[in-house]
Amino acid sequence: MAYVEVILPLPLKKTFIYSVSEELNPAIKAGVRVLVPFRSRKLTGFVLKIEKEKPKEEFQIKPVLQILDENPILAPNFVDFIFKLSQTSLVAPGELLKAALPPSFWVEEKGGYKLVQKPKKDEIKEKFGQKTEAVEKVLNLWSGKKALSWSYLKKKLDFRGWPSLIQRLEALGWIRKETKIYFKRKRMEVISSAPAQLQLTFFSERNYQPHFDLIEKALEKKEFKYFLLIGSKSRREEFFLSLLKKRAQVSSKILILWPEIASLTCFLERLTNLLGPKRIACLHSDLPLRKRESDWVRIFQDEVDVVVGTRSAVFAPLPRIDLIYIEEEADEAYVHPSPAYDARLAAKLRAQQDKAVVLLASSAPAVSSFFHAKNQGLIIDLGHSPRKLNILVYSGENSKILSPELQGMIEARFLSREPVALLINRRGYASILVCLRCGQIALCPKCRRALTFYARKDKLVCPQCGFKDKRWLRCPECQSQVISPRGYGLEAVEEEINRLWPQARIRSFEAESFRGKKQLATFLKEFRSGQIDIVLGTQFLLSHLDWKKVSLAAVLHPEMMLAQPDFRAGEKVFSLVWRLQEEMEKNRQGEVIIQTACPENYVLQALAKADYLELVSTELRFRRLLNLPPYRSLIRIILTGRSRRELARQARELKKRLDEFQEIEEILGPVFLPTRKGKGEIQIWLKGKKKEEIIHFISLILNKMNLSPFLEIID
DNA sequence: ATGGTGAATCGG
DNA sequence: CGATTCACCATC
Repeated sequence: MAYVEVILPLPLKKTFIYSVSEELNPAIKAGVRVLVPFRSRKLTGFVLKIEKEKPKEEFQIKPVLQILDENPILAPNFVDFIFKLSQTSLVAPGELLKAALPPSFWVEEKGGYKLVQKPKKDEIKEKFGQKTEAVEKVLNLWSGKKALSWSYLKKKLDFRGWPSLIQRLEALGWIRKETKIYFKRKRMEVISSAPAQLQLTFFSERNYQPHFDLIEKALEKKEFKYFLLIGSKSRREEFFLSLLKKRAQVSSKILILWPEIASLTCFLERLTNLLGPKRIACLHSDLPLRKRESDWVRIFQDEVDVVVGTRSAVFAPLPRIDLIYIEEEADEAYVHPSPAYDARLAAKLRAQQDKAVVLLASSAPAVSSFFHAKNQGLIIDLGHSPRKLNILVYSGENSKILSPELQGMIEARFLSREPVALLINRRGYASILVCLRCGQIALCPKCRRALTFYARKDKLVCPQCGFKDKRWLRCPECQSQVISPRGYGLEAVEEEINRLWPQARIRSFEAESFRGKKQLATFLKEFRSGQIDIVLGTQFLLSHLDWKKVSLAAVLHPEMMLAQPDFRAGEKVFSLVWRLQEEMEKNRQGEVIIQTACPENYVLQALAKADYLELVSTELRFRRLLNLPPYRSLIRIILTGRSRRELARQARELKKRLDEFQEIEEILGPVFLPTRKGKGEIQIWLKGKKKEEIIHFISLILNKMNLSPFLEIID
């Protein structure tokens, strides 16, 4: 008898041992999927190891029910990677594995019963006699064609001996047990290959050779190394595509991560034009399941050299990796919330294991990335910085949002039918509703944050927890009816523009206002064909709008973003405006304006001078003074649970234990977090130099305390 | 995760 | 006082 160690898609650190029957024995291999009994369920697991000996520990060993793959689906180095990542992210390996593979790979046997044919009353009477009524009632549970699960039946049929009744009904052939069909590896779908365009007409004469040499040297040496690639989006793309073309000739295995799907699709198009579709695969969650599966299989079977995808593509089953490219490395979209892993850290880990080269690419990299790369001499600068921009100083006289100058500029564009875009990073109508008599502010009862007023929905919404309330008609405190909105948002700008230019065709644009992709596509089409004069939006606009058409882009009061309690607010605003400038450069007449009340702010100053290095040096000075990243690592721990009381107890206990570790320099919290739905969340921040050691220590404590919180690492 | 277990809490 | 809810625990 053989035994196998199996990993299951559960939030457990443990693996499980199953026995393999003589019959299945010849087909068992490490890395194949197996169907195993687990308590009352059946789960898909992966075979990690095959053991000849029966384990010494005393527990009942159940048999593998079925082997789902002929050949391994996981390579040993991939499994290593998953376990390493589990160690650094404190997410159970099974959960990571679950996130790593197409969902259809994980099929649980769901015991569902379908009604084959509803028997006539006489038939029932014939078999069941006086029990006819009761049996009929049971059969009536099947109203449609849907299968009813075992647990559903259990809930509904709360009388003794119901399982035997079900069995009898099944034996009579009136109902039938139907289980899901497991995914079987299909042969790859044939992709119609368009002729590859090999000319790169857009390539400039710029000499990138020294940079290529640097990267290629590392590639040839087969050593882990990372570079920070700084340059405008178009230069980076030009650079990377020509690097790709060189590497394609030697079949380098390349993984490309992109922050979001919209721009990924554009890039993929150009990539396909360059290399042809045959050796390229794409992985992201918006793809149809079939495509996801087939591309996964193509990658696994080594039919592909280049994989492009969003954050979850770090799990692409490439047999080996030579180069990983991470586009716009500072983008927050690389953080996967649940399971909580950071695709950038994961990519570095994977690269370390495969001795691959990582290219972190960005227009304006995160300050920490710059710092680390600079210290190690790993910066590749493609040169170029945007044109300078204009800063309009305005602090909102006459309660008008747009300054007279900006109004004039918009007016001029409007008259000549040139589109204008306005960016404002605050949604709703007003950020505060205040009673002018007693000064009372509408606050969220749960998290005590000021409620945002949405005029269109006529509602107050908490920006933090999503709490909704009716708008105030009277002040709840003094009954006054003089209630005034303060701090404008997108809706208020829209209103003002409507008032100023009633005939203008205006569209307002925030991530949540586009439910489906269709609406967004229609909007973009309208915009492209010149049917829109003024676009308003949050930063969501940046990666979606066709900026070539825009003749004036104004960022309204970025100090609102800078005031946010996030030490990275500065670099985020900088990167947003910087990238906007880059986009706008495609249009020679394009102009970028910042309207602000704080022109002296260091971020806006750096932008005014078009000086990224100035931003970095100022920011680094602040970080140094406050001991923030990159000088220290921050670790955020979030505990969740139902009872706040219990949570608080755990958090205090956790803090006490963390206090004992010297490497942890500071502990902030615990504090309760406002949450969307009733569940409590509590947060603790840690600060320290030695990230790895601290995480290791945390994991030991968490094991002891039997907790598995979310972990976020910022460095 | 999830379902079973025994303690803790609820209502007439 | 039984019924119901809930933390706790193991899962091979």
